[in-house]
Amino acid sequence: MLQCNLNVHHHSFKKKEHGAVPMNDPIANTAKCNHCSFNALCLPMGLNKVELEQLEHLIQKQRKVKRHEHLFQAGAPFRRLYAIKKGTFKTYTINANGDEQISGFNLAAELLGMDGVHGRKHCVSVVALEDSLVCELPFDQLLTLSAKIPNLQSQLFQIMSQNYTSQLQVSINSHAETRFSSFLLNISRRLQERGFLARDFTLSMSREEIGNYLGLATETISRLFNSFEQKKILVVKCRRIYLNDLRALQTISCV
Amino acid sequence: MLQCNLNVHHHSFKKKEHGAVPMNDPIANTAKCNHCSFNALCLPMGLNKVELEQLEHLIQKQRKVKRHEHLFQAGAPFRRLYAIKKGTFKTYTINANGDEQISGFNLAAELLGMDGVHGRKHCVSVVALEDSLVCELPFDQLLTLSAKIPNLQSQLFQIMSQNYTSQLQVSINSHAETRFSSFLLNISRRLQERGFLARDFTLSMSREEIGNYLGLATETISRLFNSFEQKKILVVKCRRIYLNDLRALQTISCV
DNA sequence: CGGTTTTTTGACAGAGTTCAAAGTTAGTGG
DNA sequence: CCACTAACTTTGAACTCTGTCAAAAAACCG
Repeated sequence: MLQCNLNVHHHSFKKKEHGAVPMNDPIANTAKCNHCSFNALCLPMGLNKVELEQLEHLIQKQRKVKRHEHLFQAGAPFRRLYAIKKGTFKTYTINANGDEQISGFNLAAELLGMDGVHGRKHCVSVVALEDSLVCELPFDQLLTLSAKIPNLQSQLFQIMSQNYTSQLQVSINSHAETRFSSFLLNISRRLQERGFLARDFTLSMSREEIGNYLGLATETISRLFNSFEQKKILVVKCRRIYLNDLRALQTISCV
Repeated sequence: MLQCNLNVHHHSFKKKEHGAVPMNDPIANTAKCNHCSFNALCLPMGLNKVELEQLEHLIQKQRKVKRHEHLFQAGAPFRRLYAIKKGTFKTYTINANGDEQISGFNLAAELLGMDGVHGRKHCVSVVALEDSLVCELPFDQLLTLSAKIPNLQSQLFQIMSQNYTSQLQVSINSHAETRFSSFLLNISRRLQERGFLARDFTLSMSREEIGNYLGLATETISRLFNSFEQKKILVVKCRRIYLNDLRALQTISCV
């Protein structure tokens, strides 16, 4: 019986670092940041208790987003940022031909909505790939607060910059194998940073979505999984992945 | 005799808007923002006189960057942002194979260096494609100041967000013609926003650099220029470009 | 003006796409 | 909880766009 929920592979935090709370369930029922196991990666990082309370006060509510439901769509007015508490999203745009172009996949502890800061309207659409949970952060209030809390301001800039750099730079020049292993390693690294297993995970996106994101045909993705499995680099059962040989992936990815 | 300096095609600002100063030479000799013809696009936008003086105080100096000279290299400590006053840059990284991957071209009035905010080290290299001029902005002081001036803080976020969205999203899925016309239109639009001519410009990057950026071979870029010229979409004489048919480019680019 | 770099052009090859169809998995309602 | 349908994934075969290699032509630079 295969487990298809990412959370299953989550490390329960065993050591306290950056205020991470040890717990079996990484998803707190409350909006309180100090009960959230991602607070070391999210906005609260580096904040003291008083500052944290101010930030928590600002989180109006959490919002559940069902699979295939949109968090927001391109063109919608921009008011808030969203911190992903649980789940996975994809960010995409629709071009003049009506074709979807996926520009990124978004994991827990990442911040969504920054695309709307410029122009006060969202320019991308974001949809949940599985049942998900986000914290809503009113942007204007966040700016006001961050002017008062240097650490928060700094952290906001950090995250914006990270968004810019941490997303996979799909090297448009590279071959299919290179792009594909970069993709796998990128997912693996980001999962690990969030306390999940680096080698053992379940993808929440389809072959078609991976292909769209990497600029390759669905069939090519399928063939790549197959080929990598034959080379003993990984084991794949549909969306369940086990990475055998991270070293090989690194070599192929040219990182 | 072909003029190869972008400035030749610059509109001298004739009407005052957003504080733009009418002048024949867009490049002021001083570091004062209110004499810079790009202040409507740059950090000063929306600031009042007092705030502007505080910002100017922070600009330690301007820096000349000769063609082929680096503004900064990947790995260098991050301390400042750079506002491009004159010239063009390219942003690139070097992968494990030693291959250059160009991730963007940067025009006047754009802000460089944001890549270093996260991690306090630059993760990309930036080199001048022509003799250029930048304003140096110490980042820590900029943050401190922006906590005091809401408009500046807001503008900083705007620009970071814009960096993220305004750069060409080279649709990795699309065909060579599509990528290429998107590239031309992107350059054209950004030049126009800066007061240059939209149809008539001189590229400061080589065919090889365009190809690298778009994920196409140098020869393909050459053939595309040729093919577009035969279709009367544009006129090209080496790096000098005249866009005849923006409509056709838009159609091909799928925007 | 002469050497170097960049751009163009042609011929050929191959990586990845497209199309078609079979095989699997997952979601829904009885 | 099972069955049925829809959605997703895999596989094979043919084709095509774009890359690679080579060499000539043009542009640039001191």
